[in-house]
Amino acid sequence: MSLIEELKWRGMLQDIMPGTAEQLEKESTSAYIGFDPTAESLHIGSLVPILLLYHLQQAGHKPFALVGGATGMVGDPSGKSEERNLLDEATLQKNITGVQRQLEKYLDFNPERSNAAEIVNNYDWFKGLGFIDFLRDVGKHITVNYMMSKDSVRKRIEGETGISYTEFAYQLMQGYDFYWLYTNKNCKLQMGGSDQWGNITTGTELIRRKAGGEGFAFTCPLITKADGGKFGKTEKGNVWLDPQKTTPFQFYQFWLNAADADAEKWIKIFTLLSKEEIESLTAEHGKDPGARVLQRRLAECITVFVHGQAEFESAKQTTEQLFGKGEEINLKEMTESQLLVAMEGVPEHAIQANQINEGIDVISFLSETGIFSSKGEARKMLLGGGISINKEKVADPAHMINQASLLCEKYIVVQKGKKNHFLVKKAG
RNA sequence: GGGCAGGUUCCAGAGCGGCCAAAUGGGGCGGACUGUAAAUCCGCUGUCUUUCGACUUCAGUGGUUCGAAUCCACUCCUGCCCA
Repeated sequence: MSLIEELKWRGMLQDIMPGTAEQLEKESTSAYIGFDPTAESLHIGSLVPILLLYHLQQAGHKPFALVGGATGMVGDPSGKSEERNLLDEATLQKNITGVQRQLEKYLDFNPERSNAAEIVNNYDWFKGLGFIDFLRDVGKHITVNYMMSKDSVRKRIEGETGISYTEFAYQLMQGYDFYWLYTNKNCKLQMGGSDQWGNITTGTELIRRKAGGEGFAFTCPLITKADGGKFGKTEKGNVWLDPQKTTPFQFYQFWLNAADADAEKWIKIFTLLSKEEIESLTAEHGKDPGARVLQRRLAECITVFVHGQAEFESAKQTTEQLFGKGEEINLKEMTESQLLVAMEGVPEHAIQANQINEGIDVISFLSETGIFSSKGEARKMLLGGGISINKEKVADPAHMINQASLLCEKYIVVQKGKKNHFLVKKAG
């Protein structure tokens, strides 16, 4: 299977510019994807472009990861229905370093390799480019008519919020990136999410008009969820790649909770498993969906890819402890080290020792530990039947927490809803 | 710069002097059912609080009124049309 055929099979190909497949067949090609430094860490949405670069490198091509130090200062209107606030420079700088550090984990940068990955920051070529030069050298080649016909722009013009000149000009910057990489790094291909198509074609257009060359491109579909929700969001917000922001356990849980319809699509996109293996897993899953073989395998592969084997093992173990059948787990009989291993990755909270010694009602306990921000909220949840202490449901607001509630004399496992666990530790 | 239409709680969108913490829908959260799924059903959804109640919200400021999201004035912001 050629790279393009494989990507097509995996459902990672949306639009492709004519000649792209041929170019990739013909020679080792340099290609890039841009990453916006909108946050300090990448989240799982960025895994798709990362995997595209990964596949590309595997196929013998040279991947460039572009960090948008300059474009991040402007803001991409694609897929956004409203004008956004500009990031301040300190935040941006922090984000750039954060994103860069993560990208380095997933691609092979070994300089021995002829197709070693490279990271570039478009701030490097924009910082020296003056406004007048930009208008004369870049703007002159593209008509406003052309820019206005882009989906991202048209939607905003037809919509209610309008678009600022700043965001309107964004596509020229991204177009210039491609042009710059084309002339300076011999980079002939740009990839991205399908929402980037408009920006990408501005780039190939610039290359054609300004350098008389030919740029290629393809995009991958945006990841969707069967129920129409936003991909990569949980009740706690984004699922990040940074283990500090989303623990490997929570990360593993996210994938394990994939809906059947999604798991089937996602396993092709997010894992490197072969076609045969995926087909057999899918068949197996079809026979007994309840066993969730797809979800398990998906969660395993992706957690190993992002966090490594060891983190995956402990996430899996925690999962078994927290979601296993009640009779099989007896929290009370666990030793401290067993308990800590079982709770790896579960958020921890603290409670003052004297409050436990004197005894405290559940409601106060839940708000004191910070699991809930107020007593009212804790009460509401408790009365709704959403609270368990040490795996036992508590519905009585007068229930007392005291010495007898402690596991190994210092821990309490609190469960909020079905899936949110907290480990409360007695301080001191 | 001129004309017009607007700015309501997470979103969309009602309300147009007291019965408004504000309809309805969506989303979110919780529960039941299940497979830690989907579909369905039930509850919650401004903040704090033991039901009571208290406090802060309807772009901003000031006013009219016993009483304003609702009326008036000015300001700011957005969209459309004209220049």
